[in-house]
Amino acid sequence: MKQDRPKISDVARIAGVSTATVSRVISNPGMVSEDTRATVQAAIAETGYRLNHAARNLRHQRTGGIVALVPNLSNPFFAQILSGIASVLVPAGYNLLVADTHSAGAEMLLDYAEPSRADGLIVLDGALPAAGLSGRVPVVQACEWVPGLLAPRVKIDNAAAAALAVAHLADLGHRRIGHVAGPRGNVLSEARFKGTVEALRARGLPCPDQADYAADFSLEAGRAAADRWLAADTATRPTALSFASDAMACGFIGEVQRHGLVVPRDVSVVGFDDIELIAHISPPLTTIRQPRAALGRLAAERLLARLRGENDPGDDMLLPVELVIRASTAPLV
Amino acid sequence: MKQDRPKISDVARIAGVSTATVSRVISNPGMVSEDTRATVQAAIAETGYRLNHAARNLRHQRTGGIVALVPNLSNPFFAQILSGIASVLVPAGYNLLVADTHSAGAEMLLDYAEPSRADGLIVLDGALPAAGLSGRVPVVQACEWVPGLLAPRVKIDNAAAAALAVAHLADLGHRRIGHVAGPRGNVLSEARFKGTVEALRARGLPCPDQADYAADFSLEAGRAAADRWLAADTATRPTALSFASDAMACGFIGEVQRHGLVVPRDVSVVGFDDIELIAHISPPLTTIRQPRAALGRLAAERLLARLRGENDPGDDMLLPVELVIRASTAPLV
DNA sequence: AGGCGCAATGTAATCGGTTGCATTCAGGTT
DNA sequence: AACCTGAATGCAACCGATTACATTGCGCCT
Repeated sequence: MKQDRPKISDVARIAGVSTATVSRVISNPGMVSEDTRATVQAAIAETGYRLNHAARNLRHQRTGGIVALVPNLSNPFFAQILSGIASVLVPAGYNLLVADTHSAGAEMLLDYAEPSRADGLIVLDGALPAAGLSGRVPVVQACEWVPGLLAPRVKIDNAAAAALAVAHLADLGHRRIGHVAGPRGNVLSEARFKGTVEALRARGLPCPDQADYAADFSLEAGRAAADRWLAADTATRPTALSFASDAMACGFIGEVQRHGLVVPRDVSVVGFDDIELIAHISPPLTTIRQPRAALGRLAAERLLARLRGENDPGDDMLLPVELVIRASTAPLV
Repeated sequence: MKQDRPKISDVARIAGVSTATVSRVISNPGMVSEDTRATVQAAIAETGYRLNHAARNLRHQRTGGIVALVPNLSNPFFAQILSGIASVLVPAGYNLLVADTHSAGAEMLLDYAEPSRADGLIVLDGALPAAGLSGRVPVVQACEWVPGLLAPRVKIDNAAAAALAVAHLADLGHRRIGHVAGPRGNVLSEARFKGTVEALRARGLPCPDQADYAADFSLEAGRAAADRWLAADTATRPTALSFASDAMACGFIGEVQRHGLVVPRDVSVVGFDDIELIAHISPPLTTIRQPRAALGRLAAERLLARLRGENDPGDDMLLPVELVIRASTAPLV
């Protein structure tokens, strides 16, 4: 039965050498004489030999792969972070695999943290259990973070970023400023809400009650927030809103426009993330830009440093954000 | 040095049994007596033993993982397909890993098609080399397809879908109907363009020259198409356009609105895909909806069937699309 | 001529589970 | 009492590559 996959010993037999030599041709060609190398390579071509990764991994005690755990692949926000990660990992000889934490069970997620599965882990989901993640493969956290997990964090200063949005709206003259937060318990939601509240307090402005506009980052949540806002008393409802995600801001704007209102004339809106799309809708969205590619790149570089055994300071890295002013915000009339 | 990871023989020694018994407790508990099982489980807990996947995979000659190759993770379109795939694969005991074909080299991609890396492959990128993909692990193609690759395809009838868009616009009275295609050479672009042209011909309407509006699926390409359209002669330019992706339609609408024109009053627009966001922008986009989750689910099910060794008819599966009429199209005035 | 060193290659142990086959033993049958 | 059966467990080969160490042989030095 010739249909079995050829193994290294088949190649060795055909080339008339030992398996050790074949192995060296593959992973350390300089150690083999030119003649032998040619013979072996011919034998490899003849048999169509391909290396068995399971066997190599078992022997090497490494996999050459890094797994990224993302909470939700449908959020385009993550895609650019992942591409930043890949831009560092791939040239370094690692391959990047992505797993969606929503679609996998907790048991399976812990399995990704096994050295026999991946050499390292980049965690982009703050809702994972810290217990399962520690003491296994090297881990780096990016954007989100797991409370209690002792691993380097590469992120932005969410509270300060949220304050930036408030400052912008306040500077435009708005005094009733609302905030549509992400899901309760999410580390980003909490930090951004906290930053919003503190910024409002610092300016002596009234603080929104988080419960009024708690949501979940999604388009639909933004639309629902719009309904609540539309139903509220015109004299007391916010004249400006900051959102914890661009998606929610989009959903909100779409809905209020459908009700005949005009943004920013009737309400100013600030988003968060600066996903590509929102520059192209009307009105183009004012938002807080996160340096996504840089977040990914730095997270990957820190992971590589840990894999190389360099001792990492372990501090959080805070990357700067930027307020991008477009056309969804305007002075209070 | 206690810091080594415990192996199965450590557990066996502590439990006072052989490694075979420990192995059976882990993967076939029914075969072991209750007493022994308890003892072994206690030893596992005591040592914190975790099984080495590389070793198991080597012995089993399988990995328990499926890799999905996607051309571009930043396209939210793929996320829901992947979630459909995961919804089938995960309950079946497989884990799903995603690799972005843009960020990996061709060499690396072929490695994913190795049985020692993954048990199966779901290809969502039609631009991969057919040669490297055949004769390795079982493959299923979804949405896009690789010309010449003999593997089951789960997709929509792209030409018919494009014709649906043309029919809608023609029924509204439009006679100069343009099409903004995806990238040249992409299988989807070609099929959708072909369908558009045929539908126009069948109705005796003038055909657009593909070159006029060739693009690449991106927002920015849609914006650029808008500039070309705006610069064209008002008397002869299309009064309606169908796009090969929603993203391009969004980019187009954003740009023409920025120039003071109104959609659909000044130009009707039909998108393609029905990504979630476009229902929330203004105007909500008329589009062709692809059954994304179903595409993913069916692709996964066919792959599972192949893995179980069931002989697959090998035919293409065509899933139905749907024209979703929203507010970006209107009768010709 | 004898000895040394280096380059090229082979030998065999090893990575850590899995599993076919052998063994043991308790309980039941004739 | 001899024998059979089946459940529970152990023994050891095996999956396929890697690599420390041993071996070979050639050229060069003294």
